[in-house]
Amino acid sequence: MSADPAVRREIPDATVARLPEYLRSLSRLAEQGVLSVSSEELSAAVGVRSAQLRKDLSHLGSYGVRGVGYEVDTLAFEISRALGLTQDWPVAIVGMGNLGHALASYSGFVTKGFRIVALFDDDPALRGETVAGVAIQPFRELRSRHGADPIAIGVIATPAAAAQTVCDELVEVGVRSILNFAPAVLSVPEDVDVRRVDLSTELQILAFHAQQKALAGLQPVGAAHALDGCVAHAADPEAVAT
Amino acid sequence: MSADPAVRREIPDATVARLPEYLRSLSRLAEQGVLSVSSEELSAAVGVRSAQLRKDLSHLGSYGVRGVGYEVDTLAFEISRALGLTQDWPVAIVGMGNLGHALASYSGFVTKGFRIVALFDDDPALRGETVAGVAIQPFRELRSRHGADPIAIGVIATPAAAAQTVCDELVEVGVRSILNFAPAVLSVPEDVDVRRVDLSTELQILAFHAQQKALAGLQPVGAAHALDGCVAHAADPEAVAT
DNA sequence: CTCACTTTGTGCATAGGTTCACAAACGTCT
DNA sequence: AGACGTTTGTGAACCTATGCACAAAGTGAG
Ligand SMILES: NC(=O)c1ccc[n+]([C@@H]2O[C@H](COP(=O)([O-])OP(=O)(O)OC[C@H]3O[C@@H](n4cnc5c(N)ncnc54)[C@H](O)[C@@H]3O)[C@@H](O)[C@H]2O)c1
Ligand SMILES: NC(=O)c1ccc[n+]([C@@H]2O[C@H](COP(=O)([O-])OP(=O)(O)OC[C@H]3O[C@@H](n4cnc5c(N)ncnc54)[C@H](O)[C@@H]3O)[C@@H](O)[C@H]2O)c1
Repeated sequence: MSADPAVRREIPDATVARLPEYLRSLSRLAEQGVLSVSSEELSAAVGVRSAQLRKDLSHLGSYGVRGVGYEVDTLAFEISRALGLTQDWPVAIVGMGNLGHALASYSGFVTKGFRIVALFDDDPALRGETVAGVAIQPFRELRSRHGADPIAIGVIATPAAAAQTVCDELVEVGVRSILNFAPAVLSVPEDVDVRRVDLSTELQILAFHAQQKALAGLQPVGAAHALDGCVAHAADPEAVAT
Repeated sequence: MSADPAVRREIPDATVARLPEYLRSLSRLAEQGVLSVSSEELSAAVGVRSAQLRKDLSHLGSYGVRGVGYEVDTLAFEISRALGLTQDWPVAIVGMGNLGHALASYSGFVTKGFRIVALFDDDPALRGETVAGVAIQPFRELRSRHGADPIAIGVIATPAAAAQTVCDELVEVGVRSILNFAPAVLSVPEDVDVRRVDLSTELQILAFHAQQKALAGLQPVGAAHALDGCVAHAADPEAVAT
């Protein structure tokens, strides 16, 4: 079984979470006309250790050349392929309030194979409105819309109170991947993948660290450097010369 | 030092990331008039194992009662205190485009001690506009505004090209905590805490898992359980059209 | 061809996180 | 008071992730 040569390697979650970063940096480099990059350079650009980058990439296969580095185009393609970005992902957004509008009009998605195919909102006031070329529909249209152009990823941007209901209906029509912006824990069958983005959580984590720093600063626990010079950029010791 | 009763224990990052979830569930329970909760109940509500919840809480101290559970109010307060939410955190948002507007008008922040004190945008078209009672100012006003009411947390919602510059200026006036929505890696002094939220990354992670599921579904590699009775509703077979 | 130099890919050690399983602590009932 | 069922808090095992260090594999010069 596992002796299959072309076996789907287990790519660790932590690695998967970093691949988009690598891909972004590679795209940037490609735009600049850079043809080849070493793990040292690329890792510096994304802010990780070079060993980590190499280990991450090793999970995809051997696409580097020893003594040389990685060909930018090749590596970008291989990461895209591993992430599944070489195919098309029809996305639907449910809840076209402030956040939904921002998401729908954001062009950053489209560049990576994500295509917004439907926008849903039950507010009659939004009926007929078009955002980025897609009309807003009542949520009950989900079934018919889904039949026409199956939705692969559902984005929930409704208030928390509606999130579980919306989620259930998305799951019912076959959506297996959900990105949830509502501050609610969604209950789904185990074959459905839910990721939650919560800005409030992020702020709270920042607050925690800020408080820790403040407390450390009051104690003479070696906070001598807390007031250091200033804005000297955190040039890592290994910041590579150009 | 370590004999200090109120010693600042090291709270693991993974735990800190979950504390806001616990707090949210506790707040919900408090609203419902629930006075006491067991680790089993609370963990079920947030979707983690009970042992994990207990271990997480043990880092804050012993606030449970054996054989009984946790008093909702007490636990909520202790988590709030650990996260630093018992104090006030002045927040500034830079970049009042689609996303900035959504963030500024979002009421979820305010409830937890976060107070939006300034909104910045260099676009003359936005001059004078007010969102949620706060006027949008040109970014160069940062210094004066900061002096009046020091900013603890800066939120960057500008295009990626402007993110580093904005970040530098925030750091220069003393902001030590930054939440970055722009798809850019920020370089900062090591005493500055940057968290990045990237919707595109989240979608890409979802796409990866969706692809893995699709591939596993095609191979009989022990996918027998994939058809378990979870989803009673036969979804369209994953359309893997090109 | 050989040597010197560069950079990848990876084995291994360390660190961090999760889960299990159970003794200790508590309330309650008799 | 003592026995009993419940739930916490935590040691220990297990799993995952990170960082180090180096052999292997390549390039290019002479
Ligand atoms: N705005 C932000 O910056 C922000 C930040 C963090 C989290 N959030 C969360 O994101 C979600 C959306 O935020 P928002 O600011 O856009 O809220 P909003 O109130 O502006 O928009 C919510 C939209 O959902 C629609 N809706 C409600 N129930 C629906 C249903 N059953 N089916 C379809 N549409 C429905 C409403 O008509 C409304 O247009 C909320 O859960 C909020 O907590 C928002
Ligand atoms: N809208 C989304 O859903 C979304 C999703 C993911 C990421 N993002 C990222 O968030 C950021 C903002 O997104 P958006 O959709 O709001 O973009 P936007 O173009 O609508 O808004 C950007 C705003 O920043 C302002 N700005 C530019 N340079 C500035 C400077 N130096 N100082 C102050 N203000 C400045 C502009 O005037 C504009 O109002 C972008 O980096 C985008 O990639 C947005």
